[in-house]
Amino acid sequence: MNMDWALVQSFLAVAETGSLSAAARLLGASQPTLGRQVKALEDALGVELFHRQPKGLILTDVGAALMPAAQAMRQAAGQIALTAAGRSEELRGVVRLTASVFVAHHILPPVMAQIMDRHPEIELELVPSDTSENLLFREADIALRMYRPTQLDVVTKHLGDAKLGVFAAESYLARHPAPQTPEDMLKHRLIGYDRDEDIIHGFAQFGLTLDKHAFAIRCDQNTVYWELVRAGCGIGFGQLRIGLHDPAVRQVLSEMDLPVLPVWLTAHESMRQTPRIRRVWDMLAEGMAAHLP
Amino acid sequence: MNMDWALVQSFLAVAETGSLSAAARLLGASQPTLGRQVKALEDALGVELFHRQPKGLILTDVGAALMPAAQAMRQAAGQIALTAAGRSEELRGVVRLTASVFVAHHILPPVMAQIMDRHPEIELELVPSDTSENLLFREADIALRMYRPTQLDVVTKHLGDAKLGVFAAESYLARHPAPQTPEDMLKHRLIGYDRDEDIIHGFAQFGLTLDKHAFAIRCDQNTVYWELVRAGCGIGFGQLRIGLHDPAVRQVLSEMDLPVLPVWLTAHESMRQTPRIRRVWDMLAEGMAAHLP
DNA sequence: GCTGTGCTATTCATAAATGTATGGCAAACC
DNA sequence: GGTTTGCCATACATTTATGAATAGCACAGC
Repeated sequence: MNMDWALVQSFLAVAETGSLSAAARLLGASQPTLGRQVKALEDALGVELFHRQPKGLILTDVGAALMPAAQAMRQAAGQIALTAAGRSEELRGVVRLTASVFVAHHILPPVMAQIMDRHPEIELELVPSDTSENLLFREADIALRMYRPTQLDVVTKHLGDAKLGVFAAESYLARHPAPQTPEDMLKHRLIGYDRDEDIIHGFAQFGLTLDKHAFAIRCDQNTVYWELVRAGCGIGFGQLRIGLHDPAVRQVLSEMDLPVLPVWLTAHESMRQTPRIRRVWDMLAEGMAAHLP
Repeated sequence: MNMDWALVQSFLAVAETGSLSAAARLLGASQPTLGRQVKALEDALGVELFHRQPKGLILTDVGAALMPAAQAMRQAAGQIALTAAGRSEELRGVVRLTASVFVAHHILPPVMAQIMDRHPEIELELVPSDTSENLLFREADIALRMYRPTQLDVVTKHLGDAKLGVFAAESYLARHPAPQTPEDMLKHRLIGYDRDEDIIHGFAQFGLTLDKHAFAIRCDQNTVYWELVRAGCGIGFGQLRIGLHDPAVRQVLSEMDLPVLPVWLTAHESMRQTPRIRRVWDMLAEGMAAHLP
């Protein structure tokens, strides 16, 4: 009884996405192929795994009962990939790096260029993402994050803390006198976050209570948030280093004591000693040092 | 990173058999295919999994490091097959039965015929084997054994005990007076086992000490053992019911109190409620009842 | 030493798997 | 109601994987 394990891989993708088309996109195959593979597995096992509907496929009870074992196979497959990659002695190969969209946009490109210049044999993949990537499945090899990592089985390095600052565009300040105290800010158009409450908590530390409606404009996506500041929508917060290097904005309330953002590097422990990962890790640490005071 | 899981299946077969040819036979594929699949996995992972030699393939350190995870995948795949099969409502399908070579030869054929007559939609596979088959990987669905099962996660049924008897061929007894006491046997040609010590232990219970050199001829394979008895090589032991129905032999020392062989049916608990397994199980119990007093 | 056996590696023909294109259905949107 | 979008199912052409055959090597047995 030698069921083809690759069919389980397809089954799992369809079960989790709920459609042949989405699973095909995920696996880099085509929709008819996924349909055929699922059917082949159903034939091999002699059971119906999905109810087929116009909007996709729904797991049957039997299909659902197979999920834990299918997920266990994926876990083990991930372990194989990780173990092999961790034992590779080659400098040549892919390194996949994840960081927030903001960091990937504003900070990493020159660091990437440095790595590429020095190591053309390393293929870099940069994954801007504001959600965590799972290092076990090699969704990323190295994560650069502004919070302390929580995933198990990882090695971490605290690179330092990024300072924040209050900024407004020169175009905005040409029409509004710069605020001189934290309270002054309340008379200005504030740029804030929608669901994220970090700024609200920051004001609370200065004895100022406000809710998100105090913000004249709100955006949780950090790169767009910074463009709103640069465009003169109002007063906003950003990384000190970036703001000081941006000719479109000026820091205000520079003596205001703001929280800092910790900067951490993370890699799966199996991978940490892989030569190319180690090289990229070291150069990231070096490149970020220039960015952190 | 979507490594093809089927390649791991091939890797595992090659690692455990030590050769492409043997793995190909095991998986029902061809040797060049296995060679290519192993190479494809090596290319995908970027590591060398085997040292290739004229006599086969030897795992590298990296290859060996992947074994636990590969075995975990097989365990999970087995669970999938088992869970699906256990949920199948079809009476139609394969049922795989294992029993010792002796039982498969002398006892089961008429029972098989009965099952086939009554259930032509069930495909029977009979696996004569003196070693245990693993029910988890569906090497067998039902085991009929003359010892109490030890595998976990199985359901068992004790069908009864098979009595033993002492027998000699009519052709042998035509030339040698039948023994009247257990001690008389020592003056006869005894047919015994080579490595198996059951008969030696049986004699010890009658206060008679002997070793395997007391046997004029020794054979551990039970069907051949019985043919030696039938051919007149000497005095031997066998199942009472079979001996009494065999015109070529006669029971001697019928009042001798011999051990019995317990007869057990075993199936994996996941499979036990599958309709066709349940049917075959019931008919086996019924068919064996006619054989056990 | 020769033959037979068992192994891996390679080539070529064949079979199987896959992708592209299309049709039909259902739901959402204008 | 008509159009668009997204889905699965199917047919046909293309690509990929596989098996049969062969060569070369190492080892064991006669």
